[in-house]
Parts: sequence; C-alpha cells; structure tokens
Amino acid sequence: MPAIQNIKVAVDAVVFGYTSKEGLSVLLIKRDVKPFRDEWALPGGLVGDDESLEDAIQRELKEETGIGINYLEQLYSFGQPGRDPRNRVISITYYGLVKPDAFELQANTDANDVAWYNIKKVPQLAFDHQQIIVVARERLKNKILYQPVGFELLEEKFPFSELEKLYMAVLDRPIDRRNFKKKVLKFGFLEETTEKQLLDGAGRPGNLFRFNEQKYFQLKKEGISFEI
Amino acid sequence: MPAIQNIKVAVDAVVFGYTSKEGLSVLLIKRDVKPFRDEWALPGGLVGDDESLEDAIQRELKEETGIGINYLEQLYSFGQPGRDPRNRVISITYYGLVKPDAFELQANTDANDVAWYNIKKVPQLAFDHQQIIVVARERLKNKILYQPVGFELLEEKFPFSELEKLYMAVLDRPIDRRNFKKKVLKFGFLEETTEKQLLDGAGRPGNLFRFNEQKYFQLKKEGISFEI
DNA sequence: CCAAAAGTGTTTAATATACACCCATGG
DNA sequence: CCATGGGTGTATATTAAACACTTTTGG
Repeated sequence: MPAIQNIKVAVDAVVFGYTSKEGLSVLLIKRDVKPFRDEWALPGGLVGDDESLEDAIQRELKEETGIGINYLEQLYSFGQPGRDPRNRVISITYYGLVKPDAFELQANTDANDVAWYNIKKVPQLAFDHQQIIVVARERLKNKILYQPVGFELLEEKFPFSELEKLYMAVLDRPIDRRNFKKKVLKFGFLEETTEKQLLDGAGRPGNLFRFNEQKYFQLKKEGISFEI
Repeated sequence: MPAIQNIKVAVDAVVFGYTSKEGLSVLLIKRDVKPFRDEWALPGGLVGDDESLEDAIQRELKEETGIGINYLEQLYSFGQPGRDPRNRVISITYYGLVKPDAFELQANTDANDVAWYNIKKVPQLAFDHQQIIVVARERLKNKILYQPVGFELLEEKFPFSELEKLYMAVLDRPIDRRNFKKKVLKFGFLEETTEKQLLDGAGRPGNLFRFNEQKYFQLKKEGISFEI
C-alpha cells in the first residue's frame, strides 16, 4: 500500500437518446483541451473534493452539453494505468437516457462542439471511450430484458411502433410485431389514448400510447422477464 | 471543476464462500488501524499509483486474509463524501467467490483477525461496508439467474444436493428438488460421476457431480435463463 | 425399525413462437 | 390505385409448476 497516492478521479457518461429518424444515438463532445484536443469524447471530467459522483456527472453534463438528463445509473469504473496519457485517472462511468425534447445541445466548458452520433456511426474517440460505449450498450441491451425501458427515451405520447423500433434498435435485431405488442401490453405499464399519430408520409396512423408512470416504476423495481 | 483534487482511491471486496455447514458466508477482517480500529470491515485498501484495480484488490486480499480467489468481478463504486471520516475516499468494490478448500485464513497487514461470517450474521461493520454487502448479495442473487454459478463456490466433486442448497442459500427461498435437477441437468454443464458421497450421518448417499468447465464457461458467456 | 437424505415422473397450466391478411392514410 | 405503415388472432410447441412415494444408508 502506497504511503501517498497520486490518482485523479473522473466521471464520464454515455448518454443515449432515441428518435425514429436517427435511431439509437450517443452524446459526444469535441474536446477543447489537451490531451486529445479536437477529438470526440464522452462528456465528463474530474470530481470535486466535496461533490458526490452523481452531482459531478450531472454538473459536467450541464457544463459541456447543456443537457438535462432523465435517467442516470452507474455503469463501471475504468482504472487501467495508462488509460490517460498524462496522469493516472480512474473514471467512474455512468450511462444515461434522455427524451428527444431534451436534444437541444450547447457546447460550453472544455468542449467546442457537442453532437449526437448514431450508435453504429460513432467516430474514433479519445482515451478508452470507445470501450466504455461498448460496455454501456451491452448494459442497455441486458437492462431492457429485465426492466421496462422507454419512458426515459420516448416523448410523452408515442405510437406503439415507436417503442417497437426502439427495442429493435437497442437489441439490434428484428422483433415480431404481434408478439411484442401482446407481451408489452400484458405488463400493463402502457395506456392507450384515443389520439392518433401525426404522419409525415403515407401509412395508417396509429393510436398514441403513454406510460403509466406508477406501474412503470413499480415494474422497474420488481423487475420483469422480457424474452422478446 | 477543481484546480487540484484531493481524493483517495481504494478497493474493497465482498468475498463469498459456501459450505453446507456454514451456509453462504462473507469474508471479513478486524481492522488493526484507525479509523474503526478493532471493528470488522471488508478486506481492501488504497490502490497503488501504477497498479491496476484488479491487482490492487488481489494484493489486498492476499495481504489481509491470505486467500486465493477463484472469481472476482467489479461490483460498484461508492464515493459519497463523508463515507470515510478522515478524507474523501472513493471505493471501487469487487465481489468474489472462493471454494471451501481455500478457506484457511491468516491475518496480516492492517488486520489483526480474519473470519468468515454467515451472510445472515454479519456483525456491525466499519464505513459503509454493510451497505456494500447488501449490494453484493443482491448482485449475486441476480447473477445466479442468468449465469451458471457454483463452480467457483463448490469443491471439485459434490453431491447434487450441495448445489441445490447453495442456490437456496443465495436465493434465500426453498426450491423444488425435482424441477431444479431437471432444469440444471438440461443445461449440460454438469457431469455425473459414479462416486458416492461420503456421509457424516444417516441418509442415502448421492452420486457426486462435477462441472464440465468448457460448457460451464461457454454458458457463462452466452448467459442462461434460469427461472427457478 | 426408525430417521435422514437422495432418487425419480407425470399431469396441468402458462408462455413463447410462428405466421398473413386487412385497414387507413397520403400522394 | 398504389405504396406505406398500422392493426389484429390462432394454432402449436415449449417450458414452468405442482406434487409424493421409494430407496439407501447410519444408528
């Protein structure tokens, strides 16, 4: 055990967003500081001495991207020596989910650009951030099978097909429409409204659904078994 | 973001062991240093500047308990300011599984005693270690439902009832013997030997089983769906 | 012969899977 | 009237769940 220790502690976040147009996307910043200046990276930064980890990541997200987050959960801690070329830095990572109406971004501290990238089109990233995204995506894929997911990613009201496309994007495979609907509705965390979808093209407009928040969060606690 | 940061990084481990006599148990040390001197705590300590997190926790386990570990996985990072009364310390926690034949312990550095405690009889602990054990136990409970568990906790050969009791101890509820056996054997990661259990009392001796390591680790990667 | 623990199978209920045609809208 | 996307049900296969008596051993 070392007499003195010289390790820095950072937090970084993989924030997922979803729109049917863009698919499953990740929030990235373009770094305005060394190292890896002008390269894309996950939003994040060093933790303050008297700041909780959650406060730190929320602060960094606000500073660097202007985003308000709907859901945030700890992902994993990366601490391999050498992952930061300057000093030893341990990064405690989080993953978050945001609704599309929170998509307006603004670059600030430490970042000269902010953007959403489709999960399949992520550019080369600074540090080990590529690997962190892989872990986050894997976690989300698993999460979706034992907890309801969607409330944190979709607008208040949405056509059922929107939820279906979200699940296909996360799981990265096709889903049978009829079986999916049967299964999801049986859980009872969705309410059907009488409103109809506004179309931007041809097709029969579907009814809009919304989450019953009480049931949704109850099932989130209890867990579900969701074998799609 | 702070100009300079003064946070320490530690690793701590919740090591689980299982014997049919003692049930599911956790490895604890009695602290030989301040703060919380002479109180029970999880094994762990500060990370060296050039040491990976995994190396650090393995080193601490060896130093403090003399134990060799079969399986170790990152659990969660605890970083609430004030969780250590002296300085800000962030603890990256791991949970581990060990076989009974590695149960011989020896206290060393920073510890003046080491002991196994049944999961239901854990004494009061230093820091937030009680909470860490709760999280670890919850994780193990979940893990057992989507990955085979047991190879890391049981001896090379064991009667089937041993696995069944292990699952009951982890899940903390009764299991139907016939359905459990049917289900487990169908996965195919167990091999039945012709050897019979040595008894320490009355009862019909059962055949001994052993894990087929190849299948076991394959299923560990693929994941299983284990609704007991 | 009694107590303790292991071995074993069937029936029923629930769930998962596979699968195709019609409907409402915009252009 | 064509293209697009939404809506809906049934039959079959698989899996889960409930459940009790017999066998082998030690004392």
